[in-house]
Amino acid sequence: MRIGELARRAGVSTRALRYYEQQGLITARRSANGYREYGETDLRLVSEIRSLLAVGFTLEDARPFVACLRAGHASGGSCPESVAVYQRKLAQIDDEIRALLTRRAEVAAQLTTACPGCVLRKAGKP
Amino acid sequence: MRIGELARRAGVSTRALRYYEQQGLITARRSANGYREYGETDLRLVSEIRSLLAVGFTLEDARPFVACLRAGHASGGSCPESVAVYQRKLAQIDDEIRALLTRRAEVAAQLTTACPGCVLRKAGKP
DNA sequence: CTTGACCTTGACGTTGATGTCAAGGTTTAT
DNA sequence: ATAAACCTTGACATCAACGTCAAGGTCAAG
Repeated sequence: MRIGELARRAGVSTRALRYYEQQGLITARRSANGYREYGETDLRLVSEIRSLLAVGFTLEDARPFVACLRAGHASGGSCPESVAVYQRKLAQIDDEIRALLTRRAEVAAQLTTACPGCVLRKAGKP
Repeated sequence: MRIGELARRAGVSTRALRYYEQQGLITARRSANGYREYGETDLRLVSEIRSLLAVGFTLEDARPFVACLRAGHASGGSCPESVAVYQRKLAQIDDEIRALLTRRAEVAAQLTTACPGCVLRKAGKP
């Protein structure tokens, strides 16, 4: 399939696909006329990339997952490098959550000072 | 005082001060030689900006706070527009926290699938 | 008079993942 | 033969808050 079809099937833009290729995440055979040719495997690679991006991973983070898939594994996350990225990402998310909770408390405190009774309910506590 | 002294006292770069001016957040009188001249009030404005930036506000968010201070109020947060920004920011932080918690769960679930027993403790639960 | 510490404006670089044009080649259908 | 719908590479634009030069003016001390 050519780039337009892959883009439609994967739900991404052709621009994004060329960018992924430029970043070395995917590759493409070329037809005689220079058009990129993709297979079903590429669709899985792109899908993996998109689902990782969707949960806050960067393209750099996605690299080991793609490599893992290309190495023949059924899941992109079943290689040691991918697991390491998972754990690094979890730690990072936890850091961000902590930072946000701290910031929320600070902002709420300032708001309380400026306008007692203005603060709403706390996140995650309905 | 000139820009260098204000920068030192406020703990910011001169570049930042010029940027704030360019964005219309602060203004400066000019000496005969063209140098910017600041007063103590400006120090308070910049301090307000910095403390807001420190908790995740944008310069755009800081605008009503600065206006509030310039209007003569003791606190930048004691004007209705500032309170509105506070509340908008709190809601936004809550959204981000919720999004992060969701993402954390998703990532943890995927990691569990790929590597049972690899997931560490949950954020905020020691 | 010259060094050095100030100050000025202007403009490009940073970061990530694309969007959007530009300017053109290819293929299919009419 | 020509429009329509593909494809190509290249390169600039976006968002925020500055960092970092560049090229030069100002001013006090030695």
